[in-house]
Amino acid sequence: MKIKDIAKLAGVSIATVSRVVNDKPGVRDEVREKVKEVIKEHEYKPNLIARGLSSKKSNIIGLLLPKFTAYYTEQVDAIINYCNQKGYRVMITSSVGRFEGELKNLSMLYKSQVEGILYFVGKMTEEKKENIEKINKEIPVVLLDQAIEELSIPAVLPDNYGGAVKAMNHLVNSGHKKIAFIKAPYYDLEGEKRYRAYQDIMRRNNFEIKEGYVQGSDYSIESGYKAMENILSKSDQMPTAVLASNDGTAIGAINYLREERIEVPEDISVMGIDDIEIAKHFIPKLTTVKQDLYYVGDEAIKLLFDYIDNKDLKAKKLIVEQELVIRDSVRNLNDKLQVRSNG
Amino acid sequence: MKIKDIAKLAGVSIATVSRVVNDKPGVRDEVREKVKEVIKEHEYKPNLIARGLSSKKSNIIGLLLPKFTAYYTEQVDAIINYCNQKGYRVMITSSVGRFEGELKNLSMLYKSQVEGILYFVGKMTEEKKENIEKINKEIPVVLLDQAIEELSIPAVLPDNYGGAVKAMNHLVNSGHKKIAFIKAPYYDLEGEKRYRAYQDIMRRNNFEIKEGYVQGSDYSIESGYKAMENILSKSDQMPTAVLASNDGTAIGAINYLREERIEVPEDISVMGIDDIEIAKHFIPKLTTVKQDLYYVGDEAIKLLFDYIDNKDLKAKKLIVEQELVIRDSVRNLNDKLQVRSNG
DNA sequence: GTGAAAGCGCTAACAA
DNA sequence: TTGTTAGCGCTTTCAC
Repeated sequence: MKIKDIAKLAGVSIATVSRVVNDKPGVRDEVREKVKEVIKEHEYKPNLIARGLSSKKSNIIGLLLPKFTAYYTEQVDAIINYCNQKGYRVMITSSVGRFEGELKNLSMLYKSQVEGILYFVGKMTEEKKENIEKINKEIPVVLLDQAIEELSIPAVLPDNYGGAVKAMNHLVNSGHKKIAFIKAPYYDLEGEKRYRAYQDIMRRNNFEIKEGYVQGSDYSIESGYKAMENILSKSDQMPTAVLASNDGTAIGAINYLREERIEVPEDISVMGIDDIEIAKHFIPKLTTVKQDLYYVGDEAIKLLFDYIDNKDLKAKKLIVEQELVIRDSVRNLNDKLQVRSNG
Repeated sequence: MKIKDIAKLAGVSIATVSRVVNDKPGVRDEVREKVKEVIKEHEYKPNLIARGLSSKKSNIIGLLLPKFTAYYTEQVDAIINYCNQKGYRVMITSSVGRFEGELKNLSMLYKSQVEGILYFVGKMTEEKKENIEKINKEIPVVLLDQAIEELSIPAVLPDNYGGAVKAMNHLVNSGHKKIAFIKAPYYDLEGEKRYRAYQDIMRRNNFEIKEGYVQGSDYSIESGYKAMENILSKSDQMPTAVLASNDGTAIGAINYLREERIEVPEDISVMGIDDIEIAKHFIPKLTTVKQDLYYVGDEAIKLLFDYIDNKDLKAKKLIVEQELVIRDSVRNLNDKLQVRSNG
């Protein structure tokens, strides 16, 4: 069934059918009803490819992921929901972490005539920056995960610096002075912000960052385990608390401590960042800082549509606040002091 | 830049450019090189929408999800990787669990001229069956999560019956007789298979399914917690082991036991199904049965392409085996007996 | 209010 | 080996 068939069956021209299908004015109610009837009876469904070619509007949004992992589900969910509801379709690509793959996928989206691209940056490189700048001249792009400071490209990302500050302050307020830190991978610019927050709060409180207190990770649970091992083996003084760059490494750290019969939070407090689903079910329940990833995705897609509708819009960088979630993995050292003086 | 421009610049016809772009024969090497040069210089990228309309081949695969959750990441990852590598694009939709949403998305994929649909069924209903049968007459469909027994539609799904049998046998071999079960939601036909496996193995061993031993869940961690509470409160005799329908409810059950100061696996053994990422990092490390979800996704997309290439193919239902993963959450009661008799 | 007709950018059959 | 041309199924002027 194509528009021509419907036109013939309804005894009108294809232009009229098109008007009815697209709810456009200029058709007598009587005729409109008749056409609708025929459409319904024959279950006519317009060919969106033809429509796209003719109208020069694809109604498709492109999604570029570095690698498809659980971390993206909420954001992607938000994006798909919003688009589907708006009558837009979403084309999704993932690059398995390879730069050439990413280039190819970007090109694929371009050739698909997507109206806008949501770009989950992952690891930022100079080459990537250039590509993003270039594609943004043709198609509106909104960045996620990482922004490009020097470029005027819209982005929405969590307030990683602010979140880490909140985490650190919670630790400090709980009486911790010897605080270790599990770092994000070097290429994660946003992870660097968390590290800066750690350094800033330590410095501001005149707490010493002792040798061995800062250990790297790749965000995996395993690397958190390893980092905790390093913190303990390479530090002269055992920390009373450790802030991990994400919940996964926090869980890894707790696992290591448990194996070493070091109790959390009695002996060492551990704090994560993200508030992934398991955080509130882990034992001990993980104190962390929450990123509302669904909200991030939602804001990103809205921003993209703003940008599509109004290309001259000044590029906006949206920072989404993080929220402290206090649970059981951080000990309040102040209480302990009180208990002692009372007991 | 469109094909016409390239043709003009290269001094050839658009047909020749098309041949070069599509790597088709019938062009002199010399001319081919010349055209390629011009294409490269001007970064010509063919409009895939136009190509789709003209060739009546969209090169798009549609993905239909009931709701986008972490459970799907590995399968979706496999699908996207395979498609992207094959030069296919994937259009993804999610229905937020609403039936009307699903219908709308199905229609959207149809209108988008996708060449095939990967359908994650989720909750199966009679209405849905009809829709699937109908769309399958127009576009090749491969089902995931659930198959339709009476219909000849290809599907790939994990061997949930066999997996649960493996789990039960492990429990039985470990000396457990009083085994409780946390059920899947009623509408999950695959979950019912796990339940049947539980019943069959209990019966085969002449173990009694005591009152209160079977409790429902909705697969969430919280519902596993609640189910465990019910098992303990509603059973006359405490079980020595419980098999949960997925790892999430197993974790919920363990959390409840922990709060009640019942040790796992010393007092009660808990076993999950799925082997989600956290399973091996949870404390105790979860004994479970592994579903290789990446493999499932990969097989599904391959099957879909087979089906697209050869529509008369007899619909194949592919059952993917599950594998026992023994870790720390199940106690071997036989060992205990030995210790006792020896001690 | 309605229809005829020109394209959208490509592919593919056919002719040369 | 190459070019001409007729569509693909729609939207969108522009007449009427």
